[in-house]
Amino acid sequence: MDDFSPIIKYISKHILLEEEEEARFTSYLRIKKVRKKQYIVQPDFVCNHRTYIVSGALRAYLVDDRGQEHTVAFGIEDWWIADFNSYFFRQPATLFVEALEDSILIQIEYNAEQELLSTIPKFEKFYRIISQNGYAFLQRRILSNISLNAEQRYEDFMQRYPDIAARVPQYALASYLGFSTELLSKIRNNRLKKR
Amino acid sequence: MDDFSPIIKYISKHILLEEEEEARFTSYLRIKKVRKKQYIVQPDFVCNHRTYIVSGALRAYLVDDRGQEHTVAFGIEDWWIADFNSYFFRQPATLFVEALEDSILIQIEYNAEQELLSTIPKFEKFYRIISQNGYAFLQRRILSNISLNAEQRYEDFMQRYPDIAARVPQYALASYLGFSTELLSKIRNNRLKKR
DNA sequence: CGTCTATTTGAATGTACTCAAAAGCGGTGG
DNA sequence: CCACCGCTTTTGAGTACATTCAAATAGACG
Repeated sequence: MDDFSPIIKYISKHILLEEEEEARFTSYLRIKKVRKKQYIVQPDFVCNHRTYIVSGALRAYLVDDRGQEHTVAFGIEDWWIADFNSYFFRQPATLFVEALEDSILIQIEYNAEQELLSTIPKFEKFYRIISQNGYAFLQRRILSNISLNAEQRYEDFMQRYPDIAARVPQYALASYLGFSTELLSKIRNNRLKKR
Repeated sequence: MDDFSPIIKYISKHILLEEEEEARFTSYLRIKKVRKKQYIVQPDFVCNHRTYIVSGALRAYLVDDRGQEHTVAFGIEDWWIADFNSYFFRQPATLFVEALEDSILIQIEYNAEQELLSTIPKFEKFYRIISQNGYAFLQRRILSNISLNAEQRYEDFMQRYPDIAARVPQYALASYLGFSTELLSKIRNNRLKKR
């Protein structure tokens, strides 16, 4: 059973769809279920889908030349995930996007999205809004990156996204915040104050 | 003389405007000239304009509780600048936006932009595209922030934006890259290799 | 030319990383 | 259901990277 209601509900927060538009929209979508540790995006392949998360959790990360992982984004219920540099510009991906839990996803393909945009211009507005929100979100993250030290970034994240922090492995969170997993462990155990 | 041709040219890279639309669009705009060191956005006031840079250079920065400056963004010819968290969400600004050179700007007010979007829906597409591009840009910046050390971030920036690096004060660049101005000075003079 | 601001330089300090080893935990198969 | 294996987290010691502070030098602007 294809249940598109979560994404419809999400979209109606931003634009109002006629029934017919809704039907056309969902015709472009496909449901995808993935299991923990599965990848939906891999380096060198163009990222051809924008992915909405119905349930579960994923992360997007880069592996650098030293083999270090750097988490670019997390995604949980009601978030979108992709290698957007690859998706928007039709370039080979540089990121992995991996399921951290068994997840239910709804995907739209790049070409379908283009068609959607030209047939139902309302979606221009929808994507404008979520892109702007995403932009503002990333700007806040950059600010935290450049203005706070490791412990403050951790505190800040815990405060804003306790739900995410509780669900993702510690090494993934550390690599998102931009420091080593050992340091995160030390921060968590306060082995800092007592010299 | 109000010369809107730069912004029109910029916009036509993304959407095609009828003459009438163009006229209506420019009726929403206003030209603003600022001198070096002038501010166009200040903390605690809502940032009411989206600013296109015809010529000159600006930067957006935060001053933290210790009095340290952290540059969030630079803007030069053909870029946009604002405190977007303030602009989009109608909250008091947290950033300063300051002219680094005498500059010519074209501004649109928030309400005018909303009206523009409803009267000429094409602009939804325009803002969608530039927001997506901005999103992808910030994602690359975050990656560089979390995966590179100070020297590498500097090299990376020099490579991508030599024009900006050449025009902005060193302390501003350092605070953009997320380290101290002293360190940037040392990196520039390679007082690193030779112990 | 003089003043104010920005950059450079060096020494001391602190923050975070690396490496290695131990402990904890979860999933899987016997 | 328990035992084992592999992966994640913890801990500590040593090191590297970056900051802070202070002082000197260089540059910009009126």
